[in-house]
Amino acid sequence: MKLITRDTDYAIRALCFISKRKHELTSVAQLVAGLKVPRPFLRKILQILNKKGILASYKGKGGGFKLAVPPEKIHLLKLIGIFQGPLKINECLFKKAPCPNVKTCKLKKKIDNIQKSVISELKDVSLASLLEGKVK
Amino acid sequence: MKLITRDTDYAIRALCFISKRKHELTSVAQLVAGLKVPRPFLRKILQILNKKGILASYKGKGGGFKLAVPPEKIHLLKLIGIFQGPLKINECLFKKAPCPNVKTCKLKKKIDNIQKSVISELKDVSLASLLEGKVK
DNA sequence: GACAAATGATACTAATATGGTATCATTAAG
DNA sequence: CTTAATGATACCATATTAGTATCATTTGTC
Repeated sequence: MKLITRDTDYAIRALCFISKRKHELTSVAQLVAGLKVPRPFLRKILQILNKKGILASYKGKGGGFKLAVPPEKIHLLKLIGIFQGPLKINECLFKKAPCPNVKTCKLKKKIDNIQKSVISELKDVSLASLLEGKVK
Repeated sequence: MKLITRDTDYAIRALCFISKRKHELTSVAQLVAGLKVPRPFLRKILQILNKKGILASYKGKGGGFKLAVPPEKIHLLKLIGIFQGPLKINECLFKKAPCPNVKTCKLKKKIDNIQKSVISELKDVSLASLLEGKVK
């Protein structure tokens, strides 16, 4: 089970890298050199982040990317949502109760609880907190 | 993200069904009729549960399955382990830190925390608790 | 013993998700 | 006008998940 897929992971790394360069533009070439991530895949990811308003892009010679919003406002949960869809732990498996005689499916309830606790743990993880080490 | 895959789900349902019939044998035909799950897939799942010592099987005419251990001793975490491998939430994505200058990867630490809390929530979910509704 | 009804074993196939490539278009600096 | 950058998009490869098919073995019943 993957809480975070590779594209989300690469996105996080790229954003960290870009963030550390502050308001300087960062090109794909620089990211590839720094992160050792496949270039075309990374390009796709950056384009998505751009479309979603997390990165701002500048075309043409000397172009590149920079953060479109401050790192405090970039939340992990949001990134997961972008690349993996909204975090759901029970992918529609339990439309019907596992044990037909139990009116409300106990298992679904349990899994919903788990999902809530996962989300609450993730909720306050921002790019800034990852960079500054503010993780309990 | 799926915390529970379909085979685990079917296994849970089948075990509930079998458990409710106490010490009577339950055949695949009865399970298929009761659960509306694809028969060959279910057979495969039952055979695995048998090999893992959770079900006892009886071949030949009039044969079928019954629990090999009491429902209190069948834990969800075990079933997940059987069908999906040991529960891991961060599939080796973070061998290297996402942000090279942070010595110990903060994100990995966070995800490890989440994994611990998921496991602790799952730890006390047994087949018996699902049947009896003992879920907080 | 023959037959029927059950599981055991195992190989195969289909569908989906994930991870990644390739290519051409567009933009802008020099 | 050339070059270096991103934008858009279609495609491909691999792994995982879900499910099927087939034959072998066991056992109760006539």
